[in-house]
Amino acid sequence: MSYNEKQVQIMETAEELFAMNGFGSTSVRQIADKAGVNLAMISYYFGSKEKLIEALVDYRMSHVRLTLESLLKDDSLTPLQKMNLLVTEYVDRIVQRHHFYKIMVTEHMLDKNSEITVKLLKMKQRNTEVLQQILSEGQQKKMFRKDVDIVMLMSVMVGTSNHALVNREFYRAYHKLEHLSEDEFITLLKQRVTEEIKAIFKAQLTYEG
Amino acid sequence: MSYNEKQVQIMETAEELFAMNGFGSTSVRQIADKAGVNLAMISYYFGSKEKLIEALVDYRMSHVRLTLESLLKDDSLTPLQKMNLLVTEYVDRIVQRHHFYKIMVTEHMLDKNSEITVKLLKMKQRNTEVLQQILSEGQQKKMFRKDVDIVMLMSVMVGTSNHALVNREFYRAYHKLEHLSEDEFITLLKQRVTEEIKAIFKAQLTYEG
DNA sequence: AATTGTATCAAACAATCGTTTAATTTTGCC
DNA sequence: GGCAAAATTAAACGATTGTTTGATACAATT
Repeated sequence: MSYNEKQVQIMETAEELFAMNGFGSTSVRQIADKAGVNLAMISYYFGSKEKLIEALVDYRMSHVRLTLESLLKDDSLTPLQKMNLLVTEYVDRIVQRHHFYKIMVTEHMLDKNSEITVKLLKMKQRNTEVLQQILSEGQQKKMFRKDVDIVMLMSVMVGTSNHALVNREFYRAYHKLEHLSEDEFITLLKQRVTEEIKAIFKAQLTYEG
Repeated sequence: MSYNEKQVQIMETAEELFAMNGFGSTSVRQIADKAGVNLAMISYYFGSKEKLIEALVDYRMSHVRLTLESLLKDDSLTPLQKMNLLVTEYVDRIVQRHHFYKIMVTEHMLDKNSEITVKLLKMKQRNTEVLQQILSEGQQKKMFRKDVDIVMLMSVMVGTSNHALVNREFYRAYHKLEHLSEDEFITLLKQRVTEEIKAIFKAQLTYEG
């Protein structure tokens, strides 16, 4: 699918509103108003509110795939370096696209069998495969342990970074970081979360205990 | 506040529906139908849909406080044992009250300044104080490191366990645990998540590297 | 038995919901 | 410039939303 300028505008406005108010509490009129388009254009382009969020998911997911695949093939990197890169990329991505990932987390929690759940599952499977491949390579080279729960490690990475981002104002207040600009603070938080997860990964993956 | 039988029934029904469909996508008629009460009873008892979810939050939070406070005063436990107990209690709680914690996670992500956000912040502050106190005790006894980011560790605990729970069906399929009953599986998952977080806490808190 | 406050109900309220219609304007093409 | 397709609009659609009303039933108190 490719989207014209107005379609993108609608999707990105919807993304912001869904993230801020929730899908069910956002009306198509709000979206139309904020996006500066006529109400009927949303049905005209997307068919329905449900189809709109599905289109948004497709739109945001389409750019993600390629980055990870190329990472795998780089022979100059050790398995641990690859893992570290993966963590950095992931944290970067959810910070940059925090509205979208908020929506994904919310939708993931609702146990209805929607189109979105299916798309999300597929993405999760792809990501797990990448991680599994790096893990296997590391184990083959005797650099990683044999008894690693890769899905649990994914929960650590995804869960920790999501929560750290949602909890950011609390973090900022606790550590008295109000003097930093929003950008400076986010950069700092991103770095600390990344380092935290890397440290956990290293401790769990390699022999050193 | 104390609630009669019918009020509790309404709140617990609402809890389930909010967790499954989201607050905005749940109508008061759905709640009334599923709870087997007349539609008007919800306004009669709670005033509004918004007040209903606030009452639910109060209802669920009122039982939580005491457990943690008594843990602090127990002198027969080392700081690390206290941390481990805290992790066990937390994971137990969110598994037992997973509907409620789903709602809390969702509400936490919406950045509107609601009553619920305020209540949540207060609970978070109490929890942080307890953790901080255990941490300080451990540092004083030279058993814990000086450079520990306690809010980050909370993000690890809260984020990881939330995500592991939401992601449980994926975990089950990946590890081929379909032969277990639901209860057996949840027990296993709970144990693994608890051990994972304990291991991370130990590695980050104590000297051993 | 009369009275009082609470509980329950079907029905109605106005507002908003997602979506469609039908008419009009704009656009791209010959 | 004429024409067909696409884009845009205001208005309306019926359904559903959260909440209120007013009547009735129940309970406890005097």
